[in-house]
Amino acid sequence: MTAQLSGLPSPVRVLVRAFFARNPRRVARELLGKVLVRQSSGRFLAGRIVEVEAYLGKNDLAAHSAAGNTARTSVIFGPPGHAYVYFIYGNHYCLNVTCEREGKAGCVLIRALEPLTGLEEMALARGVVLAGPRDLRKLTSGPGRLAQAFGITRTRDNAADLTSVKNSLWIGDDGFRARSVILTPRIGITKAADLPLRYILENNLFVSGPKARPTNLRLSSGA
DNA sequence: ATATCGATTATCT
DNA sequence: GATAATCGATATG
Repeated sequence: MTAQLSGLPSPVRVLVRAFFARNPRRVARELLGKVLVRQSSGRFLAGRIVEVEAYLGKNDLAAHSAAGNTARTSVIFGPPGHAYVYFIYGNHYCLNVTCEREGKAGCVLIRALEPLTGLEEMALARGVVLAGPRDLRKLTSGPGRLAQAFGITRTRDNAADLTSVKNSLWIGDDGFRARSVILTPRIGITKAADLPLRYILENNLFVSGPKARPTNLRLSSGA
């Protein structure tokens, strides 16, 4: 299943469930460069994934699934390729994609996008005025920001299947291939804060945070 | 430029 | 009652 999105040079092919049915590190690495699509009322929003974090099912105290299978976290234990959306700090929603086979926890937090299509609508949803090129970073550079730009909420999107183009929110491949990937510790956590599980596209302007954070390892291939 | 802090609520102890 | 996978505003160098 592919879609031709206005404003994009190449057709976008939705990812299949098997893509997500792997460990979170590998899914995280391979999600870099993929395209998040919101299709609502005939309009498209699209953004390229440039920053993600892996949250492991076991031995990861920073993962919500560390608390076990609860009402909140049950989606993480469900089938792969679904959205786990949570509300944080009384203000923001964050989007994760579930990984691993059903019954096994693991997910990837989408932290930043490079906006591709529907920038005006994103700006409207974010309440930002696009006056210059620097303002584009205010759209989707950060997990809370991209959720707001794409209208992602818990009631609307939690547990949604991201492998179906009929589902309004999905993830696809437009042929883009990540050139250089960098691995760093995760952001904004206190537990297991030392693990290098944050993946970013090197030199991408839309990675979250002020300018450049310290980076460790350069990944040539694999996860 | 970086640092600190308040907002605001679901979830868990 | 405390904490949190964040953001934006404000303060300070």
